[in-house]
Amino acid sequence: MNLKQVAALAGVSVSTVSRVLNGKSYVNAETREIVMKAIRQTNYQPNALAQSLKMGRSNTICLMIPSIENMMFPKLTRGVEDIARKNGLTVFLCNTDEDAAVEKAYIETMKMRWIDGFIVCSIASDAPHIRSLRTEGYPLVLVNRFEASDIGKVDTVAADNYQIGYDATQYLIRTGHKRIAIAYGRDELLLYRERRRGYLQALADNGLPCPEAYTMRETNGNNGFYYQTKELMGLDNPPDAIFCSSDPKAFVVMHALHDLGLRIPEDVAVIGVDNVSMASMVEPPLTTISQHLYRMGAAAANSLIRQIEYKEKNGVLPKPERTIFSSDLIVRRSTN
Amino acid sequence: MNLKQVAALAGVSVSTVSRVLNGKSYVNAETREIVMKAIRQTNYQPNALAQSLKMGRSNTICLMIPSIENMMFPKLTRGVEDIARKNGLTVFLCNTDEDAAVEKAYIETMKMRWIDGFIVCSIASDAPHIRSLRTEGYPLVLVNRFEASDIGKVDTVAADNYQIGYDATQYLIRTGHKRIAIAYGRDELLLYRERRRGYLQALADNGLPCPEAYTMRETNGNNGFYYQTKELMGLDNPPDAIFCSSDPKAFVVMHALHDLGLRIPEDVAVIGVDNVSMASMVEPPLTTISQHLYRMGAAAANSLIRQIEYKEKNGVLPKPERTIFSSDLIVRRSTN
DNA sequence: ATGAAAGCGCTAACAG
DNA sequence: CTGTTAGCGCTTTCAT
Repeated sequence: MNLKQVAALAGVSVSTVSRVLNGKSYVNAETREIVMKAIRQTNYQPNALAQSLKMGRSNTICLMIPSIENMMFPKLTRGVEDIARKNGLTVFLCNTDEDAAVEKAYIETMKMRWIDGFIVCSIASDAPHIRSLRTEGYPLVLVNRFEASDIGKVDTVAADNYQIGYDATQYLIRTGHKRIAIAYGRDELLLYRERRRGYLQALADNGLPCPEAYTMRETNGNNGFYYQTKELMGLDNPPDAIFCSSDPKAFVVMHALHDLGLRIPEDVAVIGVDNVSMASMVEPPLTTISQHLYRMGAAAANSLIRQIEYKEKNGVLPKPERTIFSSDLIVRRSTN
Repeated sequence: MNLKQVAALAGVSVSTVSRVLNGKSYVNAETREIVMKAIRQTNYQPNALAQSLKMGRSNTICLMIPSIENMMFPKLTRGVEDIARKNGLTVFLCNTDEDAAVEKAYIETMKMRWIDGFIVCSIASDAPHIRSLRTEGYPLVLVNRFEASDIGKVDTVAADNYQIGYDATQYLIRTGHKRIAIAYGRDELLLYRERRRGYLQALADNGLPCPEAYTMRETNGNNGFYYQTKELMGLDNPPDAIFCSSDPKAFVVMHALHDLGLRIPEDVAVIGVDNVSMASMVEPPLTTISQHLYRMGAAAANSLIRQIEYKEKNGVLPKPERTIFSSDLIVRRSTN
């Protein structure tokens, strides 16, 4: 069913049907009625592809993430999608496993589809193909994963990661801990470097030591922390608390602690970051610094939509916007 | 950059460029070289929208699920997407919250985009708008959530849910349990009814009782099981094992058990279904019957692609195919 | 082997 | 207020 057929049925021209459809122009009330009836009768639905081809806008956006299996992303994805849907946009989900080749291939595919914009969580430490998107004129929002140098050049959405690290550590200190270790995420991600910087600063502000052995570094994904935790606790002077730079890391650390027969929080307290849904379900429930993942996704989508609309109106991208979310301490039983 | 410009640069017609691009037709080797050079020079990328409009095929598929936040779906989604990508398809992610209005709206949007096919996990107990998709000519695969009456009428992919319930219960019985309760999922989903049927049959086969009070029914999502578990364990004759019809339910049940001060598995054993990634991380690690979610997603995608290709070649959909996955018992420490 | 031209279905500028 | 028409960028007959 297409415009032409509807027009024929209504006995008018295609432009008239088009006009009543998108109501931009005045149409005689009677004609409008006739056309409406024909539309209803035929159950006509416009062809979005043809519209896009004509309008140069596809009403689709691309959400590019490492993997939806990473516990961070389902909530964020919902935030993006809900806002997108409410604004008449549909979202292509692109899992890249942080593989630059996959990212590039997806970007090409999306460009071919005249994608309206990109929301990207990529490692981004060395990703010119991502950053150049904006200079090529594509609306782009970087979420959580980007470099300091991106700020002001690209729209960004993120938590205050330094503060997160500081608050988590400060809380541990306030509750009486003095030997605080860290399960540190990958060094190439600014967000982890920032969380660690906050941790280090809190330690320094309280005159607490930070022996090198107290820093567990990510190897083999989060599972590596299982063995490192065991080593860590075998130290002569083991920590009495562990700041985990993400909840999934905390789950692995707690798992190792359990297997060592150590009690949480009596023997060692554990705090995470994110407040993923499982955080309240593990035993003991995990104290954590929440990230508002859903809201961050929604903010990213809104930021993208703002760019899309601005570009449509003015032909150029608006000045980059930076959105920072505050985080909350959620106290549960993994700390005392 | 479009065909015309490339053609102009190469000094040939658009049809020639088109021909070298999709290599269906013979082109003089020299001309081909000239054209290729022009393509490389201009960094030409075809417009997929125009192609789709012309070809009546969009190379996009729709994955419609209740919510990506449900722990079942991230893995399944990866399975779908990986296969799709390898076959040149991109996927629209549609979260519906099982809201029929949202489902319908998404379906309309997708049809307008000339979607190539749908993979759907919907409540489907009363969803004519989903089932009619196939009669309207759209390739369709139902995953895990469908009615017995769908089998043979639509492509389906699912686990052997009866067997899952039977195996889980049988394992509990074999390890010495006699009073086995069930955390039963929503009655309107065949998959849960089947798991329960397996549970009931195993009980019957072993002459074990099944008092009504041993059946916890889902209310308020999984959280309702928290309170029900507390009631359940307050019974005069409380169960010594609980079969949870999904891992997330098991997490809630274990949480309640912990809060009651009960030991797992000494006081009560717990078994789940799914083997989601968190199953091995909780304390104690959860014994469960695995579902091969990733493979199920991949199978669904393959099944859909098969339909798309068959339809392209023959103009009609192929006979529906049914894929059933077997499941494995994964023994961990929540049972003894 | 290559080019011209007819659309795929739609929007919008232009005429009337 | 309504109709005609020219594309959006591509594929594919049909000529040559």
